[in-house]
Amino acid sequence: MNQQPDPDKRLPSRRIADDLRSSIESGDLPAGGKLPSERDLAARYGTARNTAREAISILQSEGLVVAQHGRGVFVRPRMPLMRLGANRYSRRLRAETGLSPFRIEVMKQGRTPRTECRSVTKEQPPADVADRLGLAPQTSVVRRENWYFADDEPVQFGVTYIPVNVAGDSPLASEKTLGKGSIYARFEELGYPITRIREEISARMPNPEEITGLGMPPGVPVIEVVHTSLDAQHQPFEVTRFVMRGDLNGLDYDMPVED
Amino acid sequence: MNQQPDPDKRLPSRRIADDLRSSIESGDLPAGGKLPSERDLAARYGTARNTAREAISILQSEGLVVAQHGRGVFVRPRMPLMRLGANRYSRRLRAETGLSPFRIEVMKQGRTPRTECRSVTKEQPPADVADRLGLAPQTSVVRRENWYFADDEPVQFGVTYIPVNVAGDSPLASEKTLGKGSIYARFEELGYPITRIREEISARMPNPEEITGLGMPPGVPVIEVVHTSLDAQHQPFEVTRFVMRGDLNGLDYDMPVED
DNA sequence: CGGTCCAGCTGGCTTGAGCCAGTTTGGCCC
DNA sequence: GGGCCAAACTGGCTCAAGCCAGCTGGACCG
Repeated sequence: MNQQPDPDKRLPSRRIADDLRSSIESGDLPAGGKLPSERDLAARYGTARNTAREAISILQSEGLVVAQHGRGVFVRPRMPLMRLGANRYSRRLRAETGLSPFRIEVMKQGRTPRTECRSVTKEQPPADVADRLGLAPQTSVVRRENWYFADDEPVQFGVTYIPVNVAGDSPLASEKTLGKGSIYARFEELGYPITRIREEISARMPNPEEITGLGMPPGVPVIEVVHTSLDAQHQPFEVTRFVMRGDLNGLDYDMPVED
Repeated sequence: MNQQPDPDKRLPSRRIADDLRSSIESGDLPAGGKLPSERDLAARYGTARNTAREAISILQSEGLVVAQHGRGVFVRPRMPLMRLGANRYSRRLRAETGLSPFRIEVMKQGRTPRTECRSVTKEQPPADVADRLGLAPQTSVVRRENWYFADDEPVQFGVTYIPVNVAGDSPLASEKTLGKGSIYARFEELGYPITRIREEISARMPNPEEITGLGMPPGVPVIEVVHTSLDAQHQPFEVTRFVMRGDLNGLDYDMPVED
C-alpha cells in the first residue's frame, strides 16, 4: 500500500508533512499540541521556510492542524460531533422536553445553545426549492433564515422556505420568534402535521460567505442537508436548506426499512 | 454582507481568486473551461507567478478548479451526484431488479457500474464497531472490504463487519462473490432480515490512503457513513463503514417521522 | 502522406529574501 | 507590586528566479 517506498525520494514538503502527520496520528503531537515553528522546521530539514510552510499547508488542507497568527500551529482538537437525527422532528420529543433537539444536543456537550432567526422575508425561492415544493418557478414564498450557536460559536444555519398559502398570515409568515414547540408545532396547528421527511445530504467545501459566517477553519468541509417536510397526504409543505460545519456536526438516522 | 468593500484593499492573491471565482459563478468561465495560465495571470495582475499560484490554490482548496500538469487549470465540472438512499435496503427493490441500488444509480447516469470485493478476512473489529455490534472488545468478526466503481473510476468503498456467529460458515464468511440479491439476501436466508437501519453520517477531508485509493481530487471531502443493520428483534447483525467521494455521492433519505 | 521529434507551452516545487502583523515575555520604570 | 513597552518570537504574504516534468502542435523528415 506504500506509494513511496524510499523515504528520501519524496518531495521535501511531502516528507515534512508526512513526518508531522505520523507524529499527530501516533499521539506524539497530542490534540491541541503545538507544532515546531515554520522557521524551526525549515532549519531542521535544511529547506527554505516556504517549503516548511507548504508542508504545513498540506496538513491544514487535510484539516489536521490550525494555524494561529503570532502564536503557532496547533493540532486540531477533535470536537465531539453533534449528532442530529431524524428524531429531531418527533412530536413526542417536542412535547416532553419543550426543547428543540438542537438545544438538547448542545447541552449534552455542556455547552450553551442559542438560536437566532436572522430574517423573515417573502421572496422567490431558488429553482430547486420551488421544484421540491411543487410550485411554479415564480411563486413567492416565506423565507426564514435561522442560525444555530453553541457557546456563541456558529455551528450551522438553515434557510426555510414555506409556500405563502401554507404560512398564511400566521406567525410563520412574519414573526421571528415562534414560541413553544418551535416551528413544527406551528405547522401542525395550521393543519400540516409532519409525517414524512426527505433529507438530501451532500458534503462540499464552504464558499466564502459560509467561511466567514460560520467561522470555518481551513480544511473543514460543510454538510449540506436539503430537508423536505411532508404532511399526512404526503404533500410537501416546507423545505429547509441546512449548512453545517463538518467538524462539529454529524447526522444520525435510525429508521425502518420499508417495503 | 461584503467583507471587503474596497476591492483594492484585498490581498493580491485574494483579489485574483475572487475575480476568478466570480467568473466561474457567473458562467463566464464555464464548467470544464480553462483558466488563464499562472504566468498569464501573474502578468495581468502585475504580481509574481507565486501569487497567481496561491490564488489558484485557494480555488483548488474550495474545490472549484482542478489543475492538470502540463495542460492547464480547469473549472471542475459538477458531476451529478449519486443519490444513495435508505431504499437501497428495500427487499422489493432487490427482488424486482435483481440489481443492487448502486448499480441502478450508476446506470441511471449512463455509466458502467462495477463492484469488487477486495478481501474477506477474520479480524478483531475496531472498538467503535464492536460497540455497535454489542460484542466484547476482543471478539473476532468477518471483515469484508468492497469497492465501488463507475466507469472503472472508484467512487466509494465500504468495510463490512459481521459477527462470526451470524456469518457461520455461510458464503458471507469466506466467499468474495455472494450471488443474486447481494449481501442482504444472504443475511435474510440466515434468519437476519434487515428491518431497521441506523446510519451515522459525517464529512471530513480524506486521509492519504483515501486520496490514493479513491483518486480524490484536491479540495474534495469524503462522506463517511457508519451503517448498522438491525434484525426483526432490533438486534444489530452487521456494521459497514462507507467512505464516499463527496463530489460524486450524496445521500437521499425518505422516511416516516416516528412517534 | 504519415510519422517523429522537439520547441514552447503548461503546472509543480523549491529557494532565499523581505516586510508585515499578531502574541508573548521579560525587563524596566514608576 | 503594578503597569508599560519593546524585543523576540510567531505566522501571513509576497517577490523574483530557477529547474523539473507533462502536454501539444507544428515543423520537418522519410
